[in-house]
Order: sequence, then C-alpha cells, then structure tokens
Amino acid sequence: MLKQLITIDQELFGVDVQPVLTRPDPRFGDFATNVALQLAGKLGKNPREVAETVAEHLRQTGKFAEVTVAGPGFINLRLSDRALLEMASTEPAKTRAGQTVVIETNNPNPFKAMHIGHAFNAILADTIANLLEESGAATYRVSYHGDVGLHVGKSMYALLHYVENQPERLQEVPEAERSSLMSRMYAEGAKAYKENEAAKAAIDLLTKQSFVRDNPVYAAVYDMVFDWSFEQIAKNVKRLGNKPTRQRFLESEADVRGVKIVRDNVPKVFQESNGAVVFKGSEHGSFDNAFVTSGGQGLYAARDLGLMQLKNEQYHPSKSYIVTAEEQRDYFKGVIAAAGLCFPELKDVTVNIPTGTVKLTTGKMSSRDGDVVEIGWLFDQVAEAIRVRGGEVTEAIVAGALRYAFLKVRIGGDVVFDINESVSIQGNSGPYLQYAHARACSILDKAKREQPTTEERVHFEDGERSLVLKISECSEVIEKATGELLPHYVCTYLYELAQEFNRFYEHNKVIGHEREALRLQLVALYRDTLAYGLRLLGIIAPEKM
RNA sequence: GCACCCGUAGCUCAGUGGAUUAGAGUAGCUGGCUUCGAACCAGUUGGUCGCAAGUUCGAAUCUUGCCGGGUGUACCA
Repeated sequence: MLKQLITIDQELFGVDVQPVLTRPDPRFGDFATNVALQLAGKLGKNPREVAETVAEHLRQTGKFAEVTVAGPGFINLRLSDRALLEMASTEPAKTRAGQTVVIETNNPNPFKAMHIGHAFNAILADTIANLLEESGAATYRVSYHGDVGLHVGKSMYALLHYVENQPERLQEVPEAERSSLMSRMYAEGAKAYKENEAAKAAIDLLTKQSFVRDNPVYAAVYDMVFDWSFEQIAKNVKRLGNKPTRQRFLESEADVRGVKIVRDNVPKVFQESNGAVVFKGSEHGSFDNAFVTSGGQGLYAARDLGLMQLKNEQYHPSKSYIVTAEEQRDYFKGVIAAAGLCFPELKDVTVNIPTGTVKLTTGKMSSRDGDVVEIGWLFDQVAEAIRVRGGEVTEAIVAGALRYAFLKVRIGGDVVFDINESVSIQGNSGPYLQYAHARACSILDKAKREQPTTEERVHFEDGERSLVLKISECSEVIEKATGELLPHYVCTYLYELAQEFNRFYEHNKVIGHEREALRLQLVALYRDTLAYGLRLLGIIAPEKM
C-alpha cells in the first residue's frame, strides 16, 4: 500500500518524499497519509489540491472502498471489508531472518537477594528477546553475573563471621530463609566496610580471595552461597515467565582476558595514570574510567571488554544487547567506545538499553543498605490482591500481573512503584487481558463447531468492523515495538484490542445469532491475536480463570 | 560545576510534528448480571501538557532559555 503511494507521488510530481501511513481516528478511515502536505511544501502548491490529485489516482487503483481528502490535506483510506479481514489474518513478516543477536536476559549478582530492579530488567530483556526471536533473528539469551569483586568480599566478611569457621552451619539454613540471609550478610559487610577501618582492610583481602578461593573455609562458604544464589535466581526468573538462558557468563571468566585486552591496547586506547590503566571516556560522551587498578586487578569495565570478546567468539552476533539500570548509561558509553577502538569489527555491535530506576513510593530502594524489596514478597502481594478480589490464585495470573505491570510503561523513564497499587489486577493489567482471552475461549468452546468457512462476500456491521480493524493493526505494532526495542507498544495495543473485544462482547450476541458463523470466526481471530501478543510478552493466556 | 534522563488529570502512565473536543487506568460519583464468564461494560467529575520565547500552514511533540526532580562524574558493580 505504501509502495503504491510512493509510486504515484513520483509519477505525478517527480518528487521523493517519505509518505507515512498512520492509523487515524476510525471515523476518518482505516489509514491516513500526510503525503499531500509534505508534497505541497516541496512544490509550493496548495496542499488540498495536491491531495485531491493523489486521491483521484488512488481511487483509480480500485483497491480502496473509500478515499477522501480532509482537513488541511490528509488523505483518508478505507479498505473493503474483505481486504480488511485478509489483512487482519496476515502474520507479521520475519524481517530479521538471518541475523544473530545476543541479549543478557538476567544478571543479578550472586551473594545478594534478587530484588524488584532485577526482576524489572529481566522481564524487559526477556520480552525484547521474544520480539527479536519472533522477527526471525537467531536469538541467544545469556546471563552475566559478578562472582568476584568487592561486593563478594563484603558478603564473605559477614558470612565468615556468621559461620564461625564452621561452613557446615550454612546447611542448616532452610531454603526459604536463604535470600534474606544473603541480603542481611551483604548489608552487614557493606556497613562494616564504610564504618570500620579494620573491617575495610579485611574485606579488601577477602575481595582478592574471591578471585583465587584457595582457603578451604572460604571456598566452602563461597561455593555454598554461590549455589544458593543461582538456585534462587533460576527459581525467580522462571516464575516471572522468562525463557531459560542458553549460557551463563561469570565475571571471573571474563577477567583475565579483559585485563589482557586492556594491556594490549596501551597506549593506543588506554593510558597509565597513577599506576592504574584508564580510558578517557570523557572524549566519548562518557567519563574517564579505570579499567585496571593500580594493584593490577581487573575492574568491571575490563571484564565487560572480556565479555564482549567472549560473546563475539561464541556467537558472532550482529547485535548484542545489555539491559541495565540507567545509572550505567554513561559507563556503558565509555566501555562500548573503548571496545570499538580495541576491536573495530565490534563497533556498533553492543547496545546498552538503560531502563530507568525502580523506585518505591515509600522511599528509595537501596541494595547497598539492604533496603530492598525481594521478589518473593512481591509475588505474595499480587496473590493476596487476587484472593481479596475473590479469584483463584494461580501462578499464571500472578506472573501475568507482575510482568504486565513492568512491561506496560515505556522503557527509559523511572518507574515509581507503589507497593499498594502498582500491580493491579483490573483495568489496564495482565489479568484483564487474560480474562479477555478466557472469555473468548469460553464462547468458542460453547459453540462447539469448527471454524466456519469464509463466505465469498464479507460485510461487517459496525461492532464487528471495529474489532477486525483493531486486529489488523497487530503486525505493524509488533514490528514497531521490535524496531524500537519498546515492548510497551505491544501492551498498549493488546489492551486496546481486549477493550474492543469486551465492547463487542457486551453489545453483540455471538451464539444463536443469525451472524453466528462470521462472528465466531472473528472471535477465533481475536483469541489467536491476543494469545499471540501475550506469548510475546511472556504472559500465559489461560483458557479458564 | 559539567554531562545525560525526566516533568501530561489527585495518583500511575500512554501520546513525541498533524485533525472542531490531549487519551487510558486508578481514585470519586451514577447506571447495568433470569440473557455467550460482571476480573466486564456504559456514563460522569477531573488537565493554561513545568514556565517563557522561537521555528512551522499546524507544537504536549522540534529549538533556545529558565524553574523543578533524578542519575552519573576513574581504581564499586
């Protein structure tokens, strides 16, 4: 349709423009274009006259039921009912076939409990992965975790005090209490590091230990809590509806090669400064940052370089996505710039997607002070809300509510999380969509008949047409969401779709009506579209609830 | 200080160059279940789109300057 417009414009006026097809208010048409306004500007002609000329040519193609000119020079197009139904039944194109992408879909650090912020990023990343995968790209979900470094030193400091030289004590800790114990231990270590010089010195040593782990007690405690961490992460991530990752990367694996990359690129990319090796990120929209300490130890940034090399060797991705909190925005600008200088072939491969901070209305959430909202608590809150509402609590609905609450807002801004209201189960929420799906299933189940065959002549009544028009938007919405890496477009669309259906349902009888065959076909099409969209969001579409 | 992000209804957010009336949810008020599932639908109250200039046929949307909030600013991750 777009191609036709371009051709007509070029034939008529010999001018190159970028016509845009939009979805206007349905009373104007199915589609609208502003070409005439763009053309008029370039040609110095009256926009309405240009619009009339273009409209006349579009009418002559015979592909539209209605072509009108409105306002300052918009051209509104209406498809025939038959063409609209065909469009609504068309699946999105695999526009990224042949491409390979790698994306980190969860990276909570071990030795800490997973909190809301981790869940937020994990859900966003996994959903972006779904979109990329659906568009045909070979998509590899990976994870990356900080198993070495200062935060480990802090946790180990408190943990070693806790076990008092008897690592087997940890075996007595019940599974349900492990997360909060890890949070507590980390908070204790962090506090000691800040307030106590002796503790700071001890923690610095314990940090170095995290790289070698040659002390038996240290190693025993480390291994035990390391395992706890990943059991907890795996459990939570699965509960949230994320797909499993293909590979887990650890900072310890990336460290040595990261440091080597840095050293190999002195002085071309990095400079020595006060004994440390730094990158002048300030020349690349970032800030000057140390990659290797004056003591020769690799830092986070060096490991990120090593990780990029590892990912490239294993997957050769055309794009590699890292979803992080916005605090790391400038940091990643620097690391990515440095990577581009060290490996020209990796320039523009790695993309950081900063997500904004999850904040609580009750105040700041700080992992450092141990003031975090753990995920288990969040699951319980949602379950309670459903119970209060009188519904049956299922994992699918709890996860759907949580996931949707995080996905429906545009990526980038801060997310203010009201612990009492944010995870809603009515209105624009996951359960609303799930309910709208279950309803459609129920109708189709009751009808007990196979899909009716399409009649030769299709003519919709108003309510039917609105529903089909909305269904027909699906492909373009998903392509837009994938192109811009913004899953919330899908949420907004599915919500509008479900609303349209609920209206239809309210006002139009399906079973027993003389138009039953056609309406059942529409309900089935709607049900499939909604289920498809929910699947991309990682939300289960239940047949009953 | 400098850089980046944000500011839309009481609250949480869509809309980021286009259509006489800026949309949802939620909260408040009102109506709708003997009728395919009321976790639903319909109606109603609520906004000088932070402020001010500019660009444009047209600005919540672009530019500039202010005001307010947040984040970052090398040996943490």
